[in-house]
Amino acid sequence: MGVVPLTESVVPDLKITPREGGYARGQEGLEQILYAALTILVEQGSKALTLRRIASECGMKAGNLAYYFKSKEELLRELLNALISAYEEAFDAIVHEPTESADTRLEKLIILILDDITTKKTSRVFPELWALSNHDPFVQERVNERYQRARVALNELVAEINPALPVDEREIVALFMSASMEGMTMFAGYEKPWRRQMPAIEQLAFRSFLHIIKSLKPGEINALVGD
Amino acid sequence: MGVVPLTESVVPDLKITPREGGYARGQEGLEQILYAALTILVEQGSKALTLRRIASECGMKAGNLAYYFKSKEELLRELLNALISAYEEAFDAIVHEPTESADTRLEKLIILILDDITTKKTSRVFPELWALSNHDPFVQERVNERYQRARVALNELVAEINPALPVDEREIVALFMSASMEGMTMFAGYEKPWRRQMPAIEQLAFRSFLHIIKSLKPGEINALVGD
DNA sequence: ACCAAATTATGTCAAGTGTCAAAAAATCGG
DNA sequence: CCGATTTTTTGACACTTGACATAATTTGGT
Repeated sequence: MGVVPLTESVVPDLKITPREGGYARGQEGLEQILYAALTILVEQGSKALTLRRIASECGMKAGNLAYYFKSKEELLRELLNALISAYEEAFDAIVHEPTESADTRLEKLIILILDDITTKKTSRVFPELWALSNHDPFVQERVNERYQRARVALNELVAEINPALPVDEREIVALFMSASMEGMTMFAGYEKPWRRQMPAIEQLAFRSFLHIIKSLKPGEINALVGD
Repeated sequence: MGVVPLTESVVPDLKITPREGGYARGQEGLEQILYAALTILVEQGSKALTLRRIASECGMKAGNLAYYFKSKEELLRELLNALISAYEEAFDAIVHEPTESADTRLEKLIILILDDITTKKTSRVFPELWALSNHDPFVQERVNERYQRARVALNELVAEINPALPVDEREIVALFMSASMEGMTMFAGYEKPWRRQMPAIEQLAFRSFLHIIKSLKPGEINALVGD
């Protein structure tokens, strides 16, 4: 009954904050529940994410989940927290690698993000979160946090590669890059038709993004839109 | 009780195939149900999409839906069909506009797609469909059809702008453009934080895509990936 | 081995779900 | 306005869901 990792990635599946007090079994049970919930979400989607199925997935009875979480909503919050927290350190490491050139670090970051997208977990979970975030402010906030982190990382590299670019234009470029990559989820994600072309897409993205960053003159974006 | 359109767009909300026989009220009831289902999906998400709520939304009783659709699944299928069919003619008109240059038609197509993304309907419904498509082959097939149509249109323009590019490389470029634009949904869609920057994003996308298409040498993509 | 605390199982509750059959009402050509 | 057809309502069904109280079991230090 060992926990089988859903993915092979730089980004861990969940980063669960340990709880204070209690027996060892308590912490174990908590993690089992959250991993079980993640598994259901990935394998069967949010419609199948019921307390009874989560319990059954980790060999418990439904009533026991009430001991760990006072409501289903709280369980889902903890799951989402653990899911998003897992991205915390992933990006910074690449951006601040001191030996590599800015271009190379950008390429590595692009590959990290796009490879993460091809994992089963990311490919399945994030579309669910995008849908949920339209009607749930908490989900919206957490998902936003994940993308803000990615944009900060991209932004730093843009600033290094083209220091002349003003902040607001750097931010739009970073947004454009991030959104472009996220869009690949539905087409080149796990078990999607274009998945095998992902290496080519990664190179195309790197080339394309690098050209935007380098070729953009300060004030040019605002000029294009007639500001 | 008039039907209020959810969006102001070139793409109609639903394209409902009329049914044979019956009274006028029958056709009317059918359309009311499908628009009610769309409204619920947009306003409250797929979890709230129950037969009783759909019925209540269009002033019917739940039992009556069984007269129009023998199951909930069939209702959702018809909704999805009507939703995807609405994109049928939208793209071709722009691509085959004879008076404009290929560059201009590409720009117009990009703007059409990205403007559609900023509508409430598209911004809310497609993330739901992306999530559902991971576990429902029918949804997957229909959504795929929508994007295939977009890629065909983009592909034709790429071929006009850079005829030297072989087919398989054109297809990857078209995929890259389409996926990039879809990714904007979560960031610059309806009521999303970057929505007001959409005009700038559109210009950035046009400039960026045009440069890829024009600068790409035949065989270059495959060379990049080490083929 | 004992025992207080922590964990798990059991059973039940009200509310909501999709489906269906049969009664009631509305439609529209003759 | 008749009357066959179409549309709508009503009421019930078997089932699932989240929540909860309570009993049974397990844990780990003494």
